[in-house]
Amino acid sequence: MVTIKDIARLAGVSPSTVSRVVSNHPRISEETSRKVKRIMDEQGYHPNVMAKSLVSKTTHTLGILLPRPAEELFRNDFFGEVLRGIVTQATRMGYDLLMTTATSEQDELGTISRLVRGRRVDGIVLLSSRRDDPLIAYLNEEQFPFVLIGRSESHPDILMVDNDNVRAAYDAASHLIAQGHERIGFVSGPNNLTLSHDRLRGYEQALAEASLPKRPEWIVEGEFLQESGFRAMSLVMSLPERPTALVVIDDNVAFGVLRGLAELGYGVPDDICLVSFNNIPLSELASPPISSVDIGTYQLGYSAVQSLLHLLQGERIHHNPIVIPHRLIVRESSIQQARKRS
Amino acid sequence: MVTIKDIARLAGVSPSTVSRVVSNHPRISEETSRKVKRIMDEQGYHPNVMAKSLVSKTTHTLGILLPRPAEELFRNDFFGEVLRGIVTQATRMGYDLLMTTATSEQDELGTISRLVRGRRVDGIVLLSSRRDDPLIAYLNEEQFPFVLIGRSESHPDILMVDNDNVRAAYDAASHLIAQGHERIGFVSGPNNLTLSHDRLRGYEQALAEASLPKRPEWIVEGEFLQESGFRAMSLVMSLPERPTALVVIDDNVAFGVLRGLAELGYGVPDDICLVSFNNIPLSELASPPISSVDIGTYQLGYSAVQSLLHLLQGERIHHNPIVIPHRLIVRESSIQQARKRS
DNA sequence: CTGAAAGCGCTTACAG
DNA sequence: CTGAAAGCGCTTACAG
Repeated sequence: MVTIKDIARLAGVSPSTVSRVVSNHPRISEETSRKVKRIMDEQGYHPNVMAKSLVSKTTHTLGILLPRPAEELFRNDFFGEVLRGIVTQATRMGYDLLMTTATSEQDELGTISRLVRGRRVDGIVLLSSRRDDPLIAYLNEEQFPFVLIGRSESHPDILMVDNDNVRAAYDAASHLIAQGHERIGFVSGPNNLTLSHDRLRGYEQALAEASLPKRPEWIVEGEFLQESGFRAMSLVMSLPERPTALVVIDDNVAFGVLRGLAELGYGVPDDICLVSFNNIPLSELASPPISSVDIGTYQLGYSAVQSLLHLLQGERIHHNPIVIPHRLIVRESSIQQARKRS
Repeated sequence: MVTIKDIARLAGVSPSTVSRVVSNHPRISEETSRKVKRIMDEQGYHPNVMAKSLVSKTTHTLGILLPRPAEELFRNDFFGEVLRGIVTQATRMGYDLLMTTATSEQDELGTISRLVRGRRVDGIVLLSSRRDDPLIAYLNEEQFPFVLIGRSESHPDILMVDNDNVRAAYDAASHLIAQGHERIGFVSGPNNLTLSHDRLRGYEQALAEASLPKRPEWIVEGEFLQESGFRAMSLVMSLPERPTALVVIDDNVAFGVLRGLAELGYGVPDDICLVSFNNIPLSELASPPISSVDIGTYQLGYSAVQSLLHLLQGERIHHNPIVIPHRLIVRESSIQQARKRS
């Protein structure tokens, strides 16, 4: 391993000078700089990142805690896409990404505090928020820089990047109402997620505004899994009075809903319409193609890193939360007139 | 930030002793150990990871290079699942994961060498292999510990975890042959991937063994995208002589194939049968459900980390490559007798 | 513009 | 069983 001392010796200068060349210090002569750089190239010198971190107290690394599959939060398509946004922007800004996961819920705090107290990372990206999330409380108390992709009710002052999920669900429900539906159900996600709550609220607002009945039995809580959507249908469709349209929390769940309805002999959109969220590529390929709210998943990740880096660089944060725009993509699943028999 | 010196002072011992307590050195008295540990707890002491790395020359971190979306290698479902396997096993063994991505192909070597020369990581997991992959050549030459999820033809001695893709494709094609098909096509992935080649070879072997014609125009190269499958169909199905069955390289591509066939007015499995790879959850929910070869994606990631850690710990590697078993899951898409009209 | 020195927080022979 | 000392590879006031 070639170190700064080797280069110094070979170049006939001091280690300090080599260090200054590496960091483009202004008060270094053209000539010295060129010579040192040539020798670094020849020797294949790369600065030791650990040593640099130790003295600079900065790692140029962001931490990310993987949601645990046990929690069923693992929405593959969402996750892959948001991660792509995160990694892309981090890399572009010269940051690496350190990924860990907790083996259990009790372990989560320990895992994150290893990153924080061990000074492994400069900042942390949190991927989702439960209501009263202990991780948020911890990071906030430690005053450790972090950004939440999502929204925290208990800590409104932390850095957040989120959709306007209330409005997004309001838009989804309103679209169904505009189609003439009066009995609209909601297939939700885990009840302890802020996301589920916000979308439920938007759904309820739209119903209230249109003076439509809100029926508790039409609201089913589940997980971000196809099975959840599937099971929800056997519940909802066995009711004496059934909804004619559904707002579904996630495209994957919507696939399960679709299959559940098919098995029960209901057609979409003929018998029942639906709108879901995320607009994953496959939603366009489902039969029928699913109307879905595009939430700008990649943007969520990208912007989260962007604002976290602003925070780290001590820049003023102008907008908080940062709201990533959503857009309802209407497809066949929610348009009864436009139906095609297959 | 509380350091080892603070603890030493508070406990009335030397920093060396504290260090030994932290690392469970055997020759430390019960009593001293207890006292030091109590004070560490009180003070909330966490060892500085960077400092430890600097002297131990080990990071307890594995590196992973994200495939670039530009290369269209980004098979979301595969990627999420393999990553889950990687992170789970790494975490279980006390390792973190450092993730970077290259912004361009030229940049890849630079990105990986930053990890290697900068001593950021102890080992590297490579996620896919192109034929004559320059990253493999580089890591091999540097003698840096790494594992490839996939197979390298040019470097047969490196550590590899892979499916027997030749056999997997052979099984897929044989299944179709057993159903009585004689005209079988192959919708492949990017031609520069070893994966595509291996599966093509298996497909060809099965045809040859059954003395079936191999028609070049029935073999379409594409990407791991739905669009690829979609476009492949307009090509293949416009031929004067069309295949009656298809082996498709990836479930996502198969979704595109399915849509392409539907738009052209062909039914699956009535007019054309298909089998694909990966067995992602949605393949079961497609209409019709898609027969797919389960390649044990999670296992691939999990085993890759496991053997990389063995390598790092200097253990003898017994089997190389490690072969993760595959299994063909037969569903409606490849069984004409069992068809259901929808 | 450049160098000598101290120090980042830890580990580990060496000596006792 | 424990401590003093040297050192991991780098940075950065301080002095010139």
